[in-house]
Amino acid sequence: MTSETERRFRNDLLEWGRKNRREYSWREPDRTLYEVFVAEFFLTQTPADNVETVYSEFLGQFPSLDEIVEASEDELAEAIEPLGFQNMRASALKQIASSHDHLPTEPELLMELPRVGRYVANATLCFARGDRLPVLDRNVERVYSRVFRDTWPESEAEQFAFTERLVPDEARAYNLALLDFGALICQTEPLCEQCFANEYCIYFRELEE
DNA sequence: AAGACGGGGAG
DNA sequence: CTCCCAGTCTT
Repeated sequence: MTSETERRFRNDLLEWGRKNRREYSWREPDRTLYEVFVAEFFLTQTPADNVETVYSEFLGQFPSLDEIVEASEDELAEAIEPLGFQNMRASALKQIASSHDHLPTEPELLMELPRVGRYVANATLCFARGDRLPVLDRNVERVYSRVFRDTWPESEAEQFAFTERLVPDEARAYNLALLDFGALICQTEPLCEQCFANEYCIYFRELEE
């Protein structure tokens, strides 16, 4: 069951995203599953601009899992050094490439890989293939907990169910817009005056009381 | 469900 | 230096 407000938010967000989506290398059309995975794997706990500085060069040096198998952990760590967490990430990439010829396309199988949780798995499959999966990080949680303050659940499992229900068929556009909206408008200090949802956002309504 | 982890960044 | 943070891992 989808409420009128949920439907409205979904449409407003998609429209906002068409005009305000941010451009990043990994969002270019025809990126492979591997290329998108690399980006999402690097983007956790790392600012996007930071990832941009190493992304293209990394893909040039390691265009597929095959090249990662051949590389040493030190070589990998050196290539991603500016990102931080380089040893942890190099080790995980090495383990992934050593055990897989290709990345799986089921979220549960992706999540079996080291350092790949629900966020990276769903984001990778949604952004690379358009799979209709919920993408839920702290930014998204902040957005939903404000706009739908009265119905947004406490538990993680219920939050995923809530989010899954809202994701439309245009999952890629929707989830990208959701992340950008959380980063640009619904920030920790939100810019409610310029927010499209300020007519029905519960957080904003309570602010005004 | 709660805390640990590893390490970056702000103050 | 201390505190906070975000996603994953561990219990």
